[in-house]
Amino acid sequence: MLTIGTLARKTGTKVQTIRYYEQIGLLNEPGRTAGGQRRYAQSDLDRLAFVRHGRQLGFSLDAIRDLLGLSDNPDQSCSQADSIAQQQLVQVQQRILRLQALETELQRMIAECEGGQTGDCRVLEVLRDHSECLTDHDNIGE
Amino acid sequence: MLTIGTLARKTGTKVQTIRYYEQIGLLNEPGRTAGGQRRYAQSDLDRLAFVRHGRQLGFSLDAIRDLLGLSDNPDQSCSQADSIAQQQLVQVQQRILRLQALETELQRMIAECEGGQTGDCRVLEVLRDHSECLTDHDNIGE
DNA sequence: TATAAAGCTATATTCACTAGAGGTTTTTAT
DNA sequence: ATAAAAACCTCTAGTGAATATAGCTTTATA
Repeated sequence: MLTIGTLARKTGTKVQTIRYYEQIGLLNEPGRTAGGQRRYAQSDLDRLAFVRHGRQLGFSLDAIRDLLGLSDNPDQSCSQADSIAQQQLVQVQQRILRLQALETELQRMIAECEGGQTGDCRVLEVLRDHSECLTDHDNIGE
Repeated sequence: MLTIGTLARKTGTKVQTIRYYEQIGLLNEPGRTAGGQRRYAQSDLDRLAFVRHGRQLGFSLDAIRDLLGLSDNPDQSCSQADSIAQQQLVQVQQRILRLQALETELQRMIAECEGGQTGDCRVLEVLRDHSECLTDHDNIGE
């Protein structure tokens, strides 16, 4: 029987986070001691490890909830789990593209900044210059 | 004099978001009509555009608050703005690296999944397999 | 047996918005 | 001038995924 602290240590999770997962129904309510403290079995550790691994892969708690359900039903098709992972992959790839575009603009901004007065600061200038960005939203009739 | 809706349209911001920015002190309180509606000047539009552009570049509202302050003090050195942008760049680059590692693992996971029963599903197996991940946090004495 | 460490509940906070209820003002059309 | 529609107002609550705090109780160790 494992205490919540041991579970936390073994999975790299904060104690409060484990209680939070229980609260939102992601983990089963464990048994309690006479004094009311939680005591976990190995299966609880496995389940928490599954959740944490999913989080490390960027899955939302909702997606993890689905994956847990699939994992509990070994007779169902694998294709649902696959499709959840596919969606996650697409999202990750989109995020990478956006961040790379952002990286480029930040680099350009910083490269052009020569450490002078803020009056000439390229960083601030880029932020101030809305000549392009405003017209993205409204270029009709004004 | 611009209404809040016009400001929203011109900057691609939701009306509520503009009111939220005012509430947290990022935008100045604008003038009001006799009936109590907000009316903005061009300078308010410029400031909001600055904020939105900063958000597009991934700056936190706190960072933007600092940048706005620097922008208002043209006598200060540019180096502070530069350093905020540098920090942002580092963060973005770190996020890209993490996401790329994640992308690789997801791709491997999906590639090995052949759409069979969930009992053999590689996606679920990877999530279940904590042989590596547990030892990341606790490999001493248990 | 005393004390320290770990646990407990309950509530609030974070970030950056977003949504909704229920009402008022302004604009537009007739 | 008036009716209707569009836009505005405040206030409150919710999102995701935790994290933090206060004040208390239980368990483990010396």
